[in-house]
Amino acid sequence: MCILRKPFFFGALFPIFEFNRHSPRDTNTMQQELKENFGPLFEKALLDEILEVGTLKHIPEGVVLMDIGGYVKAMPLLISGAIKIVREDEQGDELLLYFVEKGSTCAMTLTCCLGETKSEIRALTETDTVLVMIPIEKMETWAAKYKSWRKFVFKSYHNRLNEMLATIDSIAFLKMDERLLNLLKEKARIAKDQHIRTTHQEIAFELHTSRVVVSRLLKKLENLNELTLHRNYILLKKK
Amino acid sequence: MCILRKPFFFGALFPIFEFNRHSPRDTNTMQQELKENFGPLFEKALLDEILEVGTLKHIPEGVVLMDIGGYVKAMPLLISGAIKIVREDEQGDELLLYFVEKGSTCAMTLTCCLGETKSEIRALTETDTVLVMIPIEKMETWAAKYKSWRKFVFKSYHNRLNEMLATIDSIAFLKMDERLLNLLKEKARIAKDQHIRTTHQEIAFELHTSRVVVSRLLKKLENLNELTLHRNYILLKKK
DNA sequence: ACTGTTCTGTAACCAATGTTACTGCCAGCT
DNA sequence: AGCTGGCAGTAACATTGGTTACAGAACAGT
Repeated sequence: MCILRKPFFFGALFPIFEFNRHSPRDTNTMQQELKENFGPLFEKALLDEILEVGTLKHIPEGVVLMDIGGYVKAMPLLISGAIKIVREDEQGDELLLYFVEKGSTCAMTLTCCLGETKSEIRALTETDTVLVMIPIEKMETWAAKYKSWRKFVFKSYHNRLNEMLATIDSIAFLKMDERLLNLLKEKARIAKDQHIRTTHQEIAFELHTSRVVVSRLLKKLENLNELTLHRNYILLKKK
Repeated sequence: MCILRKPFFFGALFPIFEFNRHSPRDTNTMQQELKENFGPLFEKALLDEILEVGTLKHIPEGVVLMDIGGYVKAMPLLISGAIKIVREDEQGDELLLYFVEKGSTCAMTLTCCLGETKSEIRALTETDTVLVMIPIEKMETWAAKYKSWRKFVFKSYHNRLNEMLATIDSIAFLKMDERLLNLLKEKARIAKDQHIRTTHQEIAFELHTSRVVVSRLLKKLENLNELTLHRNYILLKKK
């Protein structure tokens, strides 16, 4: 597969891993957002600490937050939007692993934080995203100090493992047309929009197949009245 | 696929999840084994606690320790042997996920312990196995109390995630003949024996393919001088 | 309107894998 | 020896998915 990927916006363009002092306006927003998404999960003291050390970031769609081989210096808590987690092999072949959504975090990042190991995956924003970055030193401190934090971290791992399982099920047990339809449904759900703005090539990368195959199967799904095809977007029918 | 699996020995036959008081002989053995395998990892106080509440179990090959839909009441620490972790879909189609080896534990069990959720996978002994069972209540207690325990648990999750990644890589990026050869090498390594005692059907289940395909590819590998085929076992050549 | 680019549709073909069916072989048993 | 059940080998065929090649449609910029 020698088709070149369209260029990513790399994290370097958006200094998301730097910890600048945030403005009072941001602090207020963050307080509210955090309460909404993580309030029921964390105890008051922990929320305060997060406010203390966390940095609020707004990141547009398509930005690479973490790349394969990179080291991780901060941990994201998702307020809104979604992050796409992608695996790549030596030949540059790609495969979508799963999406991380709000109220959650990336367990891969967790392990990287603890092990100080290199990332095995690429993380990039699927939609516009708001998140709070936490310096990784806090990971272990909070794990000792707060039961709710431990619960959260364990739960994140649990979710990630389950999503990996779902991915394996999908690759191992489903045919390409089923995988394709599932992906489209997932994308529509995440973006809260039945119009899926993407190209066939883009989908082919995510499913690790070829553009021709995707076009072929999409046409079949259109004939089965599951969707309608357009240039640069697909309209998924509600069922 | 309507071929019936050969019957498993179910856990019920071996009451591994019950905590009977162990004999002094077992306690001594356990002390030694634990020190050898987990000594460098855990602090003294934790090792003592493990000795206090853990139960040593010897389990023969082919026993189901945990099945899909079952609840988990104890957590295993592997002293020797190997556990095979298997996924199954609604149609009863199987797929080998990975092996758990000594000095390790099953992260799936971990999540089940914490979440009190049902198991999503089946765990069964690949070889004769010795392990120490820990009541799950200790999980959270120790996570708060011992840094080394937290490290161990996080590391287990990390390993499991990486093994799931490796599995995904294998299914997504490799062809069946490569997957087959990798599986055989893995089996030889785990059993420390180049003689792999299994049937083609058994392998077919693990790779989620058909017996005919396995036979075909094994024949190809034999012609490529990677192995020799025999009834009920395969001799893998050292390379 | 003209041009180059990107995206999509489609045909023809190929390779890998899955399926069905049948055969012979080996081991254990009587 | 003869029978039986499980295992392995193989042919023939079907299906799925991957590859190559090409054409037309949509779009952006000039």
